Amino acid sequence: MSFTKVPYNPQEIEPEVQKYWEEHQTFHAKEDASKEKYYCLVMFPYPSGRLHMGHVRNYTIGDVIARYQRLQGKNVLAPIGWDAFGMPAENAAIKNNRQPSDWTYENISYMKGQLKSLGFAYDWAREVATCRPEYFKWEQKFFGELFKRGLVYKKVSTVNWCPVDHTVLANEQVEDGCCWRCGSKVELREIPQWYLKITAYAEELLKDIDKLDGWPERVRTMQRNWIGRSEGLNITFHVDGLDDTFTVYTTRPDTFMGITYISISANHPLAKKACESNPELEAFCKECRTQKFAEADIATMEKKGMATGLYAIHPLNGRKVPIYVANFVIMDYGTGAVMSVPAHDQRDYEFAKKYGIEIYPVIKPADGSEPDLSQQAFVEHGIAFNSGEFDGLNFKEAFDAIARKLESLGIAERKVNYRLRDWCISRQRYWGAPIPMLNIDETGELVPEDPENLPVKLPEDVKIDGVISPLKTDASWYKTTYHGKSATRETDTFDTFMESSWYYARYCSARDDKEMFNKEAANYWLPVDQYIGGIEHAVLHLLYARFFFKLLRDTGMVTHDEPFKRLLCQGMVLADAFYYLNDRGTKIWVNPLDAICTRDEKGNIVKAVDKEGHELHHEGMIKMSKSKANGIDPEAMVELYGADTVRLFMMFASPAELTLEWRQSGVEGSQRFLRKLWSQVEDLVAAGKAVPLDKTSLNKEQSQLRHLLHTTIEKVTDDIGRRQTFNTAIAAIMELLNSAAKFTASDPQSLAVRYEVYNDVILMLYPITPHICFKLWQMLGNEKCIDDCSWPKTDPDALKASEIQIVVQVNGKVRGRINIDPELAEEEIISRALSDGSVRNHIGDKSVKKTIYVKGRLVNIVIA
RNA sequence: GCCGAAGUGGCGGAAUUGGUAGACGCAGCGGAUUCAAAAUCCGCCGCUAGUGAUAGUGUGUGGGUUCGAGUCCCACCUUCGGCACCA
Repeated sequence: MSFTKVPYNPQEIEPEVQKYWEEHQTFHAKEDASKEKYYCLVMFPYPSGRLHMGHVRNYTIGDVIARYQRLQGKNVLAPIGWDAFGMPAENAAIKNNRQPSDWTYENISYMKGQLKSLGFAYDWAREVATCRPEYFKWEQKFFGELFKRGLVYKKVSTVNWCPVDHTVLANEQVEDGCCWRCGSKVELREIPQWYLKITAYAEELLKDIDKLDGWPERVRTMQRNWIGRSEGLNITFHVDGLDDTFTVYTTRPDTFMGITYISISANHPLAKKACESNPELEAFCKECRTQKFAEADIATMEKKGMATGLYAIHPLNGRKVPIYVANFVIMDYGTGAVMSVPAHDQRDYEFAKKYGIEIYPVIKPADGSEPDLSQQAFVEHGIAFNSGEFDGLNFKEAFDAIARKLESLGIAERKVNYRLRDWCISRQRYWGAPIPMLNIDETGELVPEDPENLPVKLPEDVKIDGVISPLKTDASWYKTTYHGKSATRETDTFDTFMESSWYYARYCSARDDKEMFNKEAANYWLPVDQYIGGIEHAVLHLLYARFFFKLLRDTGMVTHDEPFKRLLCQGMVLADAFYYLNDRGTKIWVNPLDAICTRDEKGNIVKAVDKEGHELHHEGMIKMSKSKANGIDPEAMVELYGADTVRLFMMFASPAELTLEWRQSGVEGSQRFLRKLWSQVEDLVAAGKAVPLDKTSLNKEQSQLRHLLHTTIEKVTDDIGRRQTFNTAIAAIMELLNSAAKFTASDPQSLAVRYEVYNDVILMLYPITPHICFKLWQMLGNEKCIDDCSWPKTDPDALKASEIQIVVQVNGKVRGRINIDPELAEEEIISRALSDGSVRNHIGDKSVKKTIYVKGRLVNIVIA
C-alpha cells in the first residue's frame, strides 16, 4: 500500500472536525446517576462584539480540563452563555442609534461563531443569555421570594449624582470628582435604592471560606479582608445637659479610660441636631456630605473636624468630653460615632494634635516602660494604667473587665461588626432586568409583582439618550395596577451581578419553563467542580455568587453550601506595546503586528518602525488593551495558525495563573511542534502497521522508550489532573516525542512500541489540541472515535527501570555519576560510588567521615 | 500604611516532600540540504579560565540552619497585585 504525505493543514481539518462534533452532538451532557459527574465552568463572556485573548485563555484552560475529565470517564458538563446586560450596549445604542437588544444579539451571534472556531467542547443546547426574559423571569420571581423573606429592603442612601445627566454614577465613573461623560462636578445625593441583605450571611460567608480548599489562597484572603469581621463593644453615652444618648462602637474597650473626645459622622442624628443652632457647623457638615466619598480617596483626605458644642459624659469617670463632627467617620459603619483615644489610635492622635485636644495615656508596653507619645500614638496591645480598678490588666483582661463593668451598668453590649455592606442592586439603567417591585399609589406600600405576571419585560423600540432611562419616562410602562389598585413600577433595573450570581445553576436545566432550574438536575451537577476565570472577580462576582447560592439553599433549591469547589484564576495576556509621538506630542499607539523590529544578537528590540516609517518607542510587554492598541485579535490568529496552535501556545507559554506574554515567534514554535507531530505520525504509518505488543520480548531500546512513555503518562496525568501545570505537561510530552523521533527501527515489535507511544501521546494532547489529535488518531488506524476513548493507563512493569543513573557527590558537589540496578543494596551502591574514578580523585587521601544515600537519587560522601 | 504573591540564562519558564539548577520552548550561533530562499534536519548555547578533559563560580542582597538550600529560618532590597480613615 502506498502512502502519500500531506502537509499539516489546520485550516482544512479544523472546520471538518468541528462539523463532526456538531453533527454528532458529541458534547451534549445528560444527567446519568451511574456515572461520576464533572461540572467544568468558565466565566461567561459579556457580548462586547469580539472575543479577546483573555477570553480565549480562560476558555482554553476550561476546555482542556473538560476534555481531560471526559477521557477520565467522567460525565462532563461544560456549558457557555452570555452575561448580556450592561452599559456598553446602551453606549453603542447612543452612538449608532440602535436598540441595545439588537446590538447584543448580533454580538452574541458573531462571538458564538468565534467560540466554535476555537473548537471548545460546549454543550450548546444549554446556552443562556441573561437578557432574555426566559432567563431573568426567574430572577425576578426569586427576588419576590427574597422580599417576602425579609432579605430585600429599600433605603435611601448616598450616591454619586451627575446634575447634568440626571443619573447616578458608579464610583468608577467619577473622574477627579467630575462626571466621566459630561465633565460636570459630581454631587452626592441621597436617593432610595434596593438592597439585598448580604450582611445577614456575613458570618457564614466568612466561616465557609475555610471550606474552599480548592481556591487560591489569595482569593480567600481577599474575601476575608472584604468581609472584615471585627469584635468589639457598643457603648452608650449620655449627652451632657440633654436628655439624649448615642452609641459608639469600639474594638479597644481596654483604652476606655483614655477617651478625651468623641467623633461623630456629619450624618449622625446628633450632628444634625447640633446644626440646628449652629450655622457654621451646618456648613461644615454640608461640606462633609458633599465631599467625594470613594473609599480610596478617604485615606489620603485631610482629616477635618469641628466641635459641636455638645459634651458626652464618660460613664465611669464622669468627665465631660467634647463631641466633634469629623469628616472621616462613616455613618454606615458601626454606629457612626467613635470614642476617641488619641494616646492609642494614630488617627485620633493626629486629630487631637490638630485641634489641641488632651492626649491621655492608659496603656503601656508590657515591659512596663512609659509609652512615648511625642511623635505618635502607642497603638499596640499592652498593660492598662491610669485606669483605676483596671490597672495592671493585659489587653484581653482589660477588654473583658471593662466590658463586664459596662454591661452590668446596662450601657454596653458585645458586638461583631463587618466591613461588608449590604448589596445595592438598583441601577438607573435601561439595559438590565427590571426590578419587579410595585408601589401602590394610594398607600405607598411596596409589593413584588405577582409571579403570574412575570417576567416584567423591558419596553421595546426605545430611544436611549444616555441622560435618563427610557423606563423612567415611559408612563405606559410604569403605570400599572395591582389587584385593582393603581400602582407604579420600579423603574430601576438590577445590577448585572445579579444575573451572574446564579447562571451556573440555570445551565443545569437551561430550557426549563416551569421553574428557575430543575432541582434534581441541579443537585446532580452542582457544585461546580472546576471554575475558571479572571482574578478581577476575586471579591465581586465570586462573593455575590457564594451569597446567592446560600440564598438558593435556604429556599430549598439546592443542597450544598458552596457553589464552586475548585477555582482557577488565570493570568492576564500581555503583548509588546509600541508608540510614536505625533506633532502635538501625543502618544500614538501602534499594534505590535504592525511594528517592524530590529533586534540585537540577544534578541532585544533595538529599533522598531511602523509601516509609515515612524520610529517607535517600545513600551515593553503590557496587558493587552484597546487604549494601548496592543490587542492581538484571536480570530486573525486562528485564521493564520489554526485553533490548535493558538490553544497549544496559550497552554505552553506560561503557567495558567501567571501572565502570558504573546510572542509571535512562540506561536510559530507551537505550530512547528504540531507540524513535526503530524509528520512523525505519517512516517510511522508509512513504516507499517502495528502488531500486538509482546512485552516479554523487548530489547533494551524498546524497553527504555516504553519506560519513558509510561513515566510521561504518569507525569502528564498528575500535571493536568492535580497540579494544573499544563505547561509542564506539554514539556514532558515534547521530551517524549524528541526521544520517539530518534527511534526509527521498524521491526514488528519496534513498530508496536512506536504505535503505543504515538497513540498515547495523541490521547494526552487531545484535551489541548483536539482537532489535530482527532485526525491523527484516525490516521493511526484507530476505528473508535477519539472523543469516546479513555485516558492512557500506565503499565506498572514499564514504570520500573532496569537501570538508573545516580549522582555521586563529595561534600555536596557533584563529582560523578554511576549507573546501577535500582534494586541494589545500599552498601553495594556506596561501595560502587567510592570506587568511581573521579570520586576517588576528589577524596584523595582524606578520610571518609560519613556517607548519605538518597534512594534512587544520589550518594553524598562527606570527607574531612 | 496594611495584607498577599513573586524575584532563577538573552527571553518565557522547569526543578512537585531539603537531594544532579537551567527541563521544554523561543531567540542566537555553527553546519547539512538548496542555484537561492523558505521549510526541514544535525550540532552548540549560564558566566569565568582553558584547545580540551576539567576547574571555579552561579537562583535579588547579607547572614544562618544542614552532609546538602532556588527550596527552610532571620534581616533587607526590588517588582507586581489587592485593600485602605472600619473605630
